[in-house]
Order: sequence, then structure tokens, then C-alpha cells
Amino acid sequence: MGDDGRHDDGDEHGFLSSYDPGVFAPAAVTVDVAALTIREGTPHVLLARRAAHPQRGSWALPGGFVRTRDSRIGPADPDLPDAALRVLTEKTPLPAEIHLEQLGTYGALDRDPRMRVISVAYMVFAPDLPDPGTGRDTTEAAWLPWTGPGTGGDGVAGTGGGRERLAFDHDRILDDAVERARAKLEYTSLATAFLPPTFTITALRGVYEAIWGRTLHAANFHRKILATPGFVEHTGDLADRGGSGGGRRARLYRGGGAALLHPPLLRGAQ
Amino acid sequence: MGDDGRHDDGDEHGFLSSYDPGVFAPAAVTVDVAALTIREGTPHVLLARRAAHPQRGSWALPGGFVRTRDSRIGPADPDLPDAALRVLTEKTPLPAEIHLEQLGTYGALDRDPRMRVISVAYMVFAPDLPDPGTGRDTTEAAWLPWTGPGTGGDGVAGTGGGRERLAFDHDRILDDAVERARAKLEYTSLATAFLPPTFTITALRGVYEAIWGRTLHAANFHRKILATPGFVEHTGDLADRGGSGGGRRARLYRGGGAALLHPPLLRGAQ
DNA sequence: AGAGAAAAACTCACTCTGAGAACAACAAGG
DNA sequence: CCTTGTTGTTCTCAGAGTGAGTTTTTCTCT
Repeated sequence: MGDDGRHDDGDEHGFLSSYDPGVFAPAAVTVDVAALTIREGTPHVLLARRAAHPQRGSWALPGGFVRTRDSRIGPADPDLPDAALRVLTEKTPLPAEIHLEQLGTYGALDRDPRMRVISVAYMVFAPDLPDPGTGRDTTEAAWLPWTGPGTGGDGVAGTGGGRERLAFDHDRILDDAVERARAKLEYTSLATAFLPPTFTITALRGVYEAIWGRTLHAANFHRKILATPGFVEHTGDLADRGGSGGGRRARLYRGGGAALLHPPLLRGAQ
Repeated sequence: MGDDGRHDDGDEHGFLSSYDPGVFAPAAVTVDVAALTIREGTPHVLLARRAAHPQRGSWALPGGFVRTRDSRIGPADPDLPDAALRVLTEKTPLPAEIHLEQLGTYGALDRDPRMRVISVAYMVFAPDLPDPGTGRDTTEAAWLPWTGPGTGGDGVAGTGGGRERLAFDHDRILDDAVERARAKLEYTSLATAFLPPTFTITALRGVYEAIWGRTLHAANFHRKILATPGFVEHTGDLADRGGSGGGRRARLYRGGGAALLHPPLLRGAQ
């Protein structure tokens, strides 16, 4: 680290007690969360409509300022993941186990008109959750389908069928999140994070098909999943029938211990 | 984003003109750079010895505060990568093409005793560069060999042969950087970033062996590199002889256009 | 010219993969 | 009860990829 704003020599304790934090021209730090899930076979993202300036009325990723010290509003965030979970639970209740992962940090000088805002983006892989409530500073929140940059234009399909741009640089953050998700499905077992605790191989394949946007050969997928040690383990139970249309009852599995897949599932392949 | 410190309704322009940035309890934002290279077959990292409190005298990753506005010291950093390159060039001159990549952001409440410091870590893959000069606020800077967490203890082997802990949480950042480098060699062509513009297949294999810490089967490596489309392309030249010991002159290659490798080179394999 | 050395090409058994077919287990209807 | 349609699971086989070793090519040095 560099050292502007330091006083002169001496021991470290004396240095710290006379230290003035104001010298550093500090920036505001926020967390923004791209929470992804899969509904009806297509990727969805949790968005909130901004109730305040700037960009009032735009859809945006759930986010908020990192609390650097205790205040009237609440206690300081011990670490960045705590802040990410906090802003997310303001919108929707979360299950006990949730996959949270840092995506990246966005800090261009002009990305927020108020001042320099450094945003630490997180991504969440969640199973299908109920519709969210409206949190602080938002007029509306919803899981909206994501239509990727490949299909003619970025953005999120609005309820009316059109597309709207997200506030700030959140379109780019969302694209980065989906691209990261696509890559991580190849060599990690994260696909199970989109599913309830027990699931069928077909449901797991549905996750890959939704995120990768292509169909996979069912039989080969089945073989490969079971051949990858530690990916899934059989619970001994069968899925109960879903009603219409016959078909054999599928076996139920839960996630195995392995985090990394050897060998990986390659996207380029069938 | 959340909205503390906002005034009441009205149009966006009026909102911005009366906005007070001081309300947000801001944090300090720094960039720290883990610059990796390979010297004599082992990974090295660029470190600087701190000339100022806190942790004066400890080795640390090159870093500094992000400049959020113009000041006596210099202009504001337009974006975070600019800040990372700035703090790095204070220590060593860089070649024209350099691989810079964001690693992650570290923001635990107690990671710096002065105040809350959010550090955006970057990593650089560089070819073997000359010894660095001493920059601002450092008494010494050097490329030091990295001895990983697998070999009994983290840290960097000091010049005396012992190990020293790095300042702040830089040991953890460095471990994360090396682990990221190991993973990215598998499925990207980043190994070429450690080499000069033209190189031999044997030199490329040396990068893999240094980062992965294991030997690879030379013949199979050769076959696989040439079978991966876009990884390398032949320049038509041969390497000139290095002096002692006979042997066939190796063909020279340069990096191909491909960023992602299909199929990848798997670490678990030989 | 000959010995030694490094790079590159070749060989072969084995495994993995893509594609399709076959088999198993279920629901609904006649 | 038996047939038909649907879904999940297993099997088959040809082609591609892989690990390990051997051979050939091309260089330096003596």
C-alpha cells in the first residue's frame, strides 16, 4: 500500500493514535448482487426498481453501501460477503445454504454521477425461490428472465415483453455474472446450487441446458455425471410422480462432496 | 444500490446538484498487485519493503490508494486497472504487452489498523524482467521466489533462506493469485504471458511445470499444444543455440489468437 | 567422424466421447 | 388386462483423445 497522509517516524502505536483518515480522499464502496436462479427452464435474475435518484425508476441489481462503522441504521459489516447477504435479504428470504461468490469490482470514475463509487459485485446461485418483497428504497422487486447478449441485445425482458437497460453499469455486471456461471458449470459442481437439496439427473441437466442455452444428449449426460466421482450421490429414493404423462420415476440424488470436477464437462461438446 | 444521504424528490439534475457525498461514511480503497513471473524455473513475485507505518519493514505487495480526484500528487485514476498499472510502474518498468487481471477484493473490517480499507487485488503475469527499482514509500523492492502453501508453510523465501510473513493479508492474496494462475493455465492460453513474444515449446512447458510444481511428459505436451487450435503458431524461425550442450535447435512460436483452450490441458493428467 | 543431447515424430494400448438403439418403469385409455 | 405413449436408464460401437515409451532428426562438442 502507498502512504499518503502519514505522519513522520516513530513507533507503530504512536503512528496509529495520531492518524487522520480524512487525508485519503476516500470513495464510497457498495456491494451489488447478481442473484441467479432458473425458472421454467430459463435463467432469471433478481432485480429491484429504484425508488430514489439517481436513475429513479430503472431496474437495478440489489445493492447498498458497505457499512464501514456502526450507525443508526445498523452495525458495521464485518466483511464484504456479510454486506452482500444483508442487501439480498432485504429483498427476499434466503434458504440456509446459499452459494455466494465474489464476481468482481467495478470502479470507473464516471459510473455513478454522484461521486466515485467502487462497487464490489457478488453473485448468488439460488434454487427457485418465491417472489420477492419490496425492500428499502425500491418500489418493486421481481425475478425477471435474463436474455443474453447473444440474442440480439443485452438486457432483461420486462413484463411487457420489451427490454429495459439496467441502471448504472449493471447490464455489464449481469453479463459478466452469466458468463462466469457458464464457465464454472464446466469444471465445478455448482449446478447443484440451483436445485433443491435433492434432485434428479434430468433436473441437473435442465440447469446446464438453461445456463448454456443448448440441449444436451440425455444419455451421455447421465453417464458422465455418474462417472464423475463426488459430483452427486444417490439418496436411495425415487422422485414422486408429477401428474400427467407417464414415464419411469427418476432416482433422487444430492450433491456430493467434490467442488471441482475431474474430468470436467465441456461446453463445446454434446 | 441503497440510498442513504439522499434528499427528497424532484428531478435527477436537482438531486445531483444538492448532493452531499459526506453522508456515506466512506472507506479507503486501495489496489494491490500480485505480479508473478518465472525465474530459473520457479515462480517469483514482486514485493516491496514498507518504509512507513503500519507494518513498517515488512514485505508487501506493491499497492497504493486509488486516486478518486485530482490532487497535488497526480491525476485521478480513470478506472481501477489504471491504478493497478500506476502502482506497478512505480516499482518496475513494464513491457508494452502485459497481462493484467482482477483477482478479487478484500475488505474485512480489521484488515488494516488505520481504518476500513477495501483492497482491490490485481494480478499480473509478466515475462522475466530486470530487478526493480525502489519506489515511493519503500526501502527495497525485489522479485522473490514464492514457496507455496503446500510446502509446509506459506510465505516467501527471504534472501537469507528463511520465510517472512507479508504485511496485512497479503499472504492470502498471494496464495489466491497463485491458485488462480494454476487454474487458468488449464483452460486459457495465459502461459504465454510469462514468456517473451517468441518462445519454444520447451519454454512453454517450463511455465506449466513451474506453476503447477510438477514435471510433464515432454512428448505428450508437445503433441497436445500443437493439437490445440489457436494456442501457438509457428514463426518459421529456430531458436539460436544457448551455448553448452548439443541438441537440435527448437522451433520458435508466438501466441495464437485463442484465449480459451479446447480441449483444455488438465492438471490431474500427465 | 563419432558421441552425446535436445527436439520432434512415431507407436500402441487404453480410455473417453458422441450418437444412436435398446431396455425398464410408469400413466392413461380402450 | 393389454396396448400405447412417455420418461428415465443402460447398452453398443466407432472415432477421437491420452499416457507412456521408443525412434528419428538435428544440433554441439570433442
